[in-house]
Amino acid sequence: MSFPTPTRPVRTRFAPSPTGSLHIGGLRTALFNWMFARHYGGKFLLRIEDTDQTRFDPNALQTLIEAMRWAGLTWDEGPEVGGEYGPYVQSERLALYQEWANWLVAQDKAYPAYETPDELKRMRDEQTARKLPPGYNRQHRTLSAEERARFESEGRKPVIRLKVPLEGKTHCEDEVQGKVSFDNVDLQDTVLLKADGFPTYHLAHVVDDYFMKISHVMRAVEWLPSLPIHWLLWEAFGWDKPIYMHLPVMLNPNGQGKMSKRKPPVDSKGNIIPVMMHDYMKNGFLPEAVVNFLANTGWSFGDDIEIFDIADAVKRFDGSRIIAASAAFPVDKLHWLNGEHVRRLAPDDLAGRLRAPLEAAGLHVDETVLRQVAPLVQTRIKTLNEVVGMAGFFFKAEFSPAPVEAIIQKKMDAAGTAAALRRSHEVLSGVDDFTTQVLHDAIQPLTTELGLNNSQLFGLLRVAVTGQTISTPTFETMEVIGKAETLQRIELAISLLDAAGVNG
RNA sequence: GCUCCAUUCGUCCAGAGGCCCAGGACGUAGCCCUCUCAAGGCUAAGACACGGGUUCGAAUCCCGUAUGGAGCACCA
Repeated sequence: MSFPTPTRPVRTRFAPSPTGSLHIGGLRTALFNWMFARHYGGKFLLRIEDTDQTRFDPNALQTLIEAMRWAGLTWDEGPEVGGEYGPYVQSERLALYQEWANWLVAQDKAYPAYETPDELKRMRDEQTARKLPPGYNRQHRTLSAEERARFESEGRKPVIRLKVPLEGKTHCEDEVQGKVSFDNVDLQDTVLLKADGFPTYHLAHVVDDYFMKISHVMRAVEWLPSLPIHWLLWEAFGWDKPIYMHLPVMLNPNGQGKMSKRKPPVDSKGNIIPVMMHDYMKNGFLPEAVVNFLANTGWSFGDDIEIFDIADAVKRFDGSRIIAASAAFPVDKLHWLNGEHVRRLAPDDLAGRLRAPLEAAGLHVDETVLRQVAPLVQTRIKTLNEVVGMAGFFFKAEFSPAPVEAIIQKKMDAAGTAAALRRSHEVLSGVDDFTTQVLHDAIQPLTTELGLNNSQLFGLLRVAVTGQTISTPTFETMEVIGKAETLQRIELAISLLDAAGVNG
């Protein structure tokens, strides 16, 4: 399916409401808009939809900006960067919405309604009790001038509602979903301007998209049911519509319901899957992996290629091949992709990214050691944070030995293990060039002498030296920690084994 | 309940009437490699929801059914 070539300058926007950190689904919406604008050499804007005073969160904007920047989604117009169509925060544009709401009333396309929220709730309760579809009964649509005056004199503040046609159909176009039609009878006289003078989303986004010259609106499919209202609004204003593209939702990994932070999804092992971007950021995911992953659900790169650079994706992201069906969140693939991107990093780059999780775990990170360790963990971690468990011991101020049972390998006992460590100690003491290959060649011959296999000998040395049963490779590790420390740890292990032998 | 949308392996994606007894990836299983854990290599199991059309021919077009999802606020 080919996508219609844009006939005007491409301008897309991401328009979140600042109510907390960014939802991962929100980032996907932002990413699609961003890629689309970049593909066509257009502009990508960030607009803040803060028209709900009851949900105001002063920190949310900063949090949101952090997540966007982390993911590399730079905007050409919006908060902190400005632009010629600002302000880009809706609460700073109230006069505009009021002006156009009043214009609609003057044109008889909208009308004031004076019910209180309580009255409306009662109306709905009654309707549901009588098994009728809930909705506004339009009783103020035809108010006379004196009825209005009476309500006003009671001190009631009206909302402004759209005057939806009572019959006929509204046919809408969507570049992802195709043609969608709605019977006007099923539509509501939706509120455009609230009693507090703030616009609802419906009014605000149409006005803003018009004045900000938005060419393509990509948003979550949650909005599809209100598309006819928006369509009618554009027509009431007599403005040219942008092209709408409704993106599928990301469902829980089990496919049941959309991802929500209030009901956190769990993976097959019962672990909670984060929904908010800040959790991904602090859990050791790479931005390039997250962005790759997000571009890969709801859209695909093509040519059976799954691992790609976002710049290459931009070249292909022309608006076609966006999936219309909602999809379960493929978490396992995210982990795999993160591992793939970790492996693609230059070792020093990886080292730099490993510092934060290590320090967050309370470790003191030496730069030289870090650079030596990075290549050793590169194929062994999927998320950055896993470095702590795998190689945290390199940075511990004090060595904590493993329990003796862990040092003793399969089919061995304490005495035999201690003997093997003594011989190894002897041999290692004579090695001056403490490097991986030399160490390996010095120790390897001991297997025949001691009647052990590589797994047993190298294994007991590993546990003695690292204090862990799962670790970076034995000889590489010895090289990094150095001769003195290696010998000292072996001595410690021997004494622990001896003590255990005496007591046991 | 009503409205709208969707429906290819467990999951994410290929597939725009013959190239498909359906391809890739994740995951799963087995083997190889191997000092642990990984990584890597090889192999395997695994899907066109169902029923009607249209057509010489349908995963692909149309209509129903079923299932899933989204929405039905002075929230976005």
